[in-house]
Amino acid sequence: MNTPLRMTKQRAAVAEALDASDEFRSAQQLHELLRDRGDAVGLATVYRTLQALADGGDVDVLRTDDGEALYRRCARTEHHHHLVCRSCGRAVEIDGPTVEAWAAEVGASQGFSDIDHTIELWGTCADCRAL
Amino acid sequence: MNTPLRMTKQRAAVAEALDASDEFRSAQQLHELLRDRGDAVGLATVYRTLQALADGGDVDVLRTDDGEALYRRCARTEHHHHLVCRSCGRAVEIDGPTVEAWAAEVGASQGFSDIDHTIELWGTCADCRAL
DNA sequence: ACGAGTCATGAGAACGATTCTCACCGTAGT
DNA sequence: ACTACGGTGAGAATCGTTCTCATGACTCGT
Repeated sequence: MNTPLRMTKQRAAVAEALDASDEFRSAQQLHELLRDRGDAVGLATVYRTLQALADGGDVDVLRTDDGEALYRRCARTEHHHHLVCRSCGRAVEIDGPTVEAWAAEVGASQGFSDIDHTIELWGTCADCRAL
Repeated sequence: MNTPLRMTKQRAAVAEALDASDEFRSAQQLHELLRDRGDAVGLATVYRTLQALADGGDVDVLRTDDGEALYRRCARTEHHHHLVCRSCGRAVEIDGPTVEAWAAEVGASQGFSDIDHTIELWGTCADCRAL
């Protein structure tokens, strides 16, 4: 009985917009996208919904170099990383068992606990390179 | 003959404050630190200096989960990663040849170019755990 | 040492992303 | 339907960071 979480038109719209794209999108992009599409949703609501989804582990969040948050609904809910296109946001889900082990090991060997890691790969996808 | 870059009192103070700590610090923290220490430096100057140092590869920059930028002068200038304490900012420099290779390989295999990676480990250091 | 031209500084305004406030609306359960 | 309570949106408020611009500090040629 944590947070009830009602299903509203707005939340559905945000979730749908998220599902519709394979790319990482910022809250503002999603907001515009919804507005253009006709399903206007308040910016604050977009943020709230994204935060709720992120807290529930239903969307993945990452930050660009300049600190903006990007969201994406991923196929798998298990832990994984991404290879993201710097220009279009397209992402490929990746997992690196080796890396996971390495991270945990390094952390422990330095006396740190509650080890967590941030591993994202950035690049330019084939389509964007063609431009 | 790129940017002249004059050595001023302020820039020296920022560099010194940076050298004085082994931990990752935010621009605001450094600004306060300098103020308390008596070497008052404008916040804008702190930001400008940090940016210049970062551009020159003289300091490492990373972002917290909430998007704030943290700076640290590292012992080595070659590419490396960090194991950072979530609560005090203390950092241990790390390199993972395996990981580097893995990242490049994965990127290429997906048809992405100009691959770059973000790999940081977060944890709680022994001292902070004791609190 | 003098002056001109240039880069640096700092206070405060401006910004962009995100969060908060609060009065009003919609959903879910009975 | 009725009610109780979460949800919503417009706009204000925050926060980190960058920009503006008038003033100050270097440097170099003379």
